[in-house]
Amino acid sequence: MTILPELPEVETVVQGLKDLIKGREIKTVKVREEKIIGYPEIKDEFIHDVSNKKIINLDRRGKCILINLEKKKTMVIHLRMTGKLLVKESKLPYEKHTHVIFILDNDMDLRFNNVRKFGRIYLVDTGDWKKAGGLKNLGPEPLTDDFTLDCFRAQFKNRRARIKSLLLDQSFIAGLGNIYTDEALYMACINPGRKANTLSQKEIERLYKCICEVLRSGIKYGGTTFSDYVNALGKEGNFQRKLVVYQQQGKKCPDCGEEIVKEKIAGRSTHYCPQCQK
DNA sequence: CGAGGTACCTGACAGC
DNA sequence: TGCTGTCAGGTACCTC
Repeated sequence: MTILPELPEVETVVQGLKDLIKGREIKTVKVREEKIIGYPEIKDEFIHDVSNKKIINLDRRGKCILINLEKKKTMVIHLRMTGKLLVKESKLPYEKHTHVIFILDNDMDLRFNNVRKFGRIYLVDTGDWKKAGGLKNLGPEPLTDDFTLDCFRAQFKNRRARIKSLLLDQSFIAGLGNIYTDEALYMACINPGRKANTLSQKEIERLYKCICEVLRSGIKYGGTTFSDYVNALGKEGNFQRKLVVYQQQGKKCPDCGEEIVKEKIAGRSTHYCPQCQK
């Protein structure tokens, strides 16, 4: 079972974890793969600073998971590709790709699993996001009151890149990845190869609404899960059943019947309907 | 600013 | 069967 953690997936993870670990204390930490720790650079410092601290709350910013600890410390976790946070009984054996283990005060672990080792964990003073890769230079947060149409419009100033490329840029807007970018552009009937400065005010407004809608829908369905196994165990999202273009190449567009195509745009695999998306 | 490239990393899958 | 090559993804970093 694989998840590609974009905003709705990370939101689902955070909400699920809240019930399981909020209020618990981290007794100690085992780091089996040092490169996962992005800050502090010295592993022992990380372990020391995280140990014996209570988990005050959990939050999300873009694709980052924020775990607020006592003494104004925050752990920032970016799952990147294939990253998972699992709560398991401490007595259970580690999985092959368990890289960091937070041992809690109730005989349970919070385990960071990551097949590709791309994920990172940072421990910083709360608010000091410069040291947390993935949090610095983060753009506006969709689904918040601050993310107004005017705010989104302002982001287009002096931007001439392809819209696909901009939506993936976390400093342009936080939280979108390849799945929700393709789905939002389809919903808004905008060709992913369009230059941002050719979008009309109406199209920007449509895109704004569609981004919000597709993200809300993603959260509602518990994110997108791709099963590698017929009988995958564990909690799965359901948004994959709602995908219209992402990895649907060769299928017919539900709107016009034209074939959904897949091609590289801005260096990324991109799925769209050539008929509907102008 | 934008585009294109590389690197990171592993597993799945296609083709021979 | 077993090898080799390609692809997937997010981000950082590089050059032009």
